[in-house]
Amino acid sequence: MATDQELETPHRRRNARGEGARLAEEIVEGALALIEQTGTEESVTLRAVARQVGIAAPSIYAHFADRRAIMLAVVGQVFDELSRTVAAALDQAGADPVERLVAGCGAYVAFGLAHPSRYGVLFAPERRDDLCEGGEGGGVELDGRGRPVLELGGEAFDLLADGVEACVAAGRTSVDVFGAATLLWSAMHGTVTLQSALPGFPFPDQDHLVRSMVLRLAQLA
Amino acid sequence: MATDQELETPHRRRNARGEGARLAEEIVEGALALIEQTGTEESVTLRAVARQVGIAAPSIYAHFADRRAIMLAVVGQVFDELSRTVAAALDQAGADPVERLVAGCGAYVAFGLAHPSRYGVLFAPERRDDLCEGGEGGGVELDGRGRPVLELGGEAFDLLADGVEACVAAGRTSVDVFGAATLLWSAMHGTVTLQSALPGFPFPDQDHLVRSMVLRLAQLA
DNA sequence: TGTACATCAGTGAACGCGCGTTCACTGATGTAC
DNA sequence: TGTACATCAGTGAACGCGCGTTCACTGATGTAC
Repeated sequence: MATDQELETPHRRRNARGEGARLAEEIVEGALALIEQTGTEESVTLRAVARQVGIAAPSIYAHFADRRAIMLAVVGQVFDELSRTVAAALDQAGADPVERLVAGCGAYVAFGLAHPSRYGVLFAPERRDDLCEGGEGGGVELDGRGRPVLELGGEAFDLLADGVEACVAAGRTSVDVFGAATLLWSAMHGTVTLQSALPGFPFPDQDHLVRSMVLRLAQLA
Repeated sequence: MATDQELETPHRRRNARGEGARLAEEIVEGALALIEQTGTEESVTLRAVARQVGIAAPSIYAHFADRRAIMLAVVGQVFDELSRTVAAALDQAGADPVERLVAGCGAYVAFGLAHPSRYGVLFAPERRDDLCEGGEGGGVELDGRGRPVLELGGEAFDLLADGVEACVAAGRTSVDVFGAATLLWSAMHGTVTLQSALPGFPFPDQDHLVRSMVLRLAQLA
């Protein structure tokens, strides 16, 4: 009689020789699937991921040291998806810097609202020391343009700050670039997380809301 | 030989006859202490709370049906602390409606930044269906003044909307009250949670940041 | 005033479960001779 | 071309742990007679 039963495994084909690294991707995909299903990263246990992927739990150790390492890979992938989504919206947008900023911010918020579980994982309390290295002591370093160097999510913040900078360069506002970018990021982040937390609350139309937010905070009247 | 060892219990005095309900408060305090210590509500297990309080785990059942019931009590208490803090700041503030709004918003953000773990618990994904009852189907009901009825946190939102309304009544802005209150709430929420998630990030001075946010979003130039 | 009894405020042992992690292993596939 | 062998990609059983929950219980304290 087995005490540890792992019955539900759906018998997957093993990877061909030399293709073992494929399993690392499958593990990250499995973790993301669990997060989507349950809405929280607590559900990402080694055993649950193994069940999801269709492997035995110890097989994970060949690719990830522990649960934390899986989550770091997941977070890296979701930040990539986010910044690619914003970049794609900028590709679609025209030349007007204000409209480009509105479009980029709209894409950010839309991504967060469309994928609240994925977005939530980016800024969960577990990520406290993973996003920027400063922590308790001195803050984070700055790059050449005076922007903080983020461990994760830096591309997205750069897109945002570039968007504000373009508005300043075009003479459409005279705000401090870093300050306005920070205000905007906070407001977008709050929009996504508050709306996700209050699914029944009658929030105003999202496009209108984001536009107001951007125009007012970046003083683009 | 005991297999289940619960050695670390610090031998608390039992409550006097008729004072049994005191334990309910101690359980909520214990849960809050665990949240402060660990930064996350995952640590609030029945056994951990029991250890913290100095009782046997089954003693909790006399007061709470399960872990969820404890967390609901915790969240209710933290929302009370939050709205009392904001109300106290308004008591201190003068008569000018714009300065009152800035002061109230400042107190909200300051509370969140001073107690990130307590604040975090209010809007955690686990609260999804506890804050307002709408959920999937139709939204939440509205009260007499056209404001949504929140299950929890309603006092705080009312203070905010009242603050915006006072500015409108004084002719200092002509924004839509509900829309501006929602924008402000999102921005304050994002400020708290983003700063908590990025402890090393060089955020601008908090008072200046909140003032800019309020003046710009409520169009109080 | 004494005593039997009900009630209150909890306790202690035990259960079955899912978890992370370890260990020795298996079976397919490419490679050297 | 055949075969021994190394390597790769995993497996299966077992461990000890903390968890939620149940059950029968204990010991102090107030109350009825």
